[in-house]
Amino acid sequence: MSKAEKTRQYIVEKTAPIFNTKGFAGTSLSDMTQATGLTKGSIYGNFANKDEVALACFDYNFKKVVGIIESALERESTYRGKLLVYTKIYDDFLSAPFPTGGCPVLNTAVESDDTHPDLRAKSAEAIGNWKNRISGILSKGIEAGEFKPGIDIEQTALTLIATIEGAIMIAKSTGKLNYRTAILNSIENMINAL
Amino acid sequence: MSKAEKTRQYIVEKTAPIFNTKGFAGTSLSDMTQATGLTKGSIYGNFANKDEVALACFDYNFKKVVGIIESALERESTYRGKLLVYTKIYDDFLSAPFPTGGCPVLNTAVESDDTHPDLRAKSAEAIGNWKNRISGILSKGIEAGEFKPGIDIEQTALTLIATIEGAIMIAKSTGKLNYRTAILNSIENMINAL
DNA sequence: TTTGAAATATACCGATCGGTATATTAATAT
DNA sequence: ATATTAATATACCGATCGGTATATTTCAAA
Repeated sequence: MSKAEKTRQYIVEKTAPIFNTKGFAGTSLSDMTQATGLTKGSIYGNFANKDEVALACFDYNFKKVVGIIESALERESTYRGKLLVYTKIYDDFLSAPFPTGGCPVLNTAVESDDTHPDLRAKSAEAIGNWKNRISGILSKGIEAGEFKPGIDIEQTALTLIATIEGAIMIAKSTGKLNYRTAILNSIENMINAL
Repeated sequence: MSKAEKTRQYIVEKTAPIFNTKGFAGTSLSDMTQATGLTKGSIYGNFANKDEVALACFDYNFKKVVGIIESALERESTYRGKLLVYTKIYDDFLSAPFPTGGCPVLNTAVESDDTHPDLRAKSAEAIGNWKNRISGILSKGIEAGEFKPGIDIEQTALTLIATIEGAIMIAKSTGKLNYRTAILNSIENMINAL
């Protein structure tokens, strides 16, 4: 890894939490220089513009979430157990090494949908990947006889994601953790009924 | 209504769609002067600052949503029908007189949670009101014998809201309307199982 | 019709915005 | 050790930011 690559990585690590809390429009170059201790010249020697940093930061934040989920999925032997991982992880995403600012998919999707095509594409792709990951677990679970065969796989996957993200939104806005617990409890019931 | 009150109203009407699409940080004073045709002096003669306009705009946008929902609720005679109103309305919130930019609760909650306490409080209050409205329908529905008595009212209300908002987020980010339809279909199933 | 107040526009403020050309420093290969 | 290149810092750009003091216009009451 060259010096420049290290610096790129360093910039992303330091600014990713800022983009994830303040959003793209809310994050300024001076936020970035302050967080990194670098100058604008240095940052713009490694990135073309603010957009490019933000895109790299989304990848970084999303990868972090995926990493947490994947390692938890590996620990589960049953497909039902794997599905329940999602509720467990989001149930205490304060404590875990979760990206500062909450779920980057939610944050980025909501800010970018009408304003930033490149970021929107990134979040849309993330949602698609997530959906496919859950769909895979569902279809394998049906094959294995864990779930009922009549399930609409894609619909179930999308509903799980929607409810989880909605739970995060509600909990972060109201500050009521028991709201999140309640919703995640509903999701658990839904998974157990599959 | 005095001249100033009319102007206040006019400013809110013209800028509310902008705040709801670009967000608070993404909306500039020049966006506001451009949309209204008024000058900064005129706007700041009626509002103390940008924050005050944004707060008034949230109220305006939220009231718009509430108005649509309430008038649809009145048309339903059964409590189950009333619950299904929520899925119906959000199923075509493109066509309806829905606020430009999508659901203001979602947009505002996600942007403001870590950045703008006053806006966060507004969105949190809106979520609370919404939850109570659904809870009321649920408890009356139980009383009337439409729903099973064992239901966890608050949990169900919160889950409905979370899933609807998640559906909007997913649909707006991916651009796939069938995703929204699929999720709303799940919600309908959930309501019909109550 | 005149007058005072209310509402709006003009013209400006310092600060910060995102971005860049150029100078300087640090690392690398010879 | 030196030359070359890569990486970072300095100093600056015009534009726009949110905001305001003051002038002008519009309105309503006498």
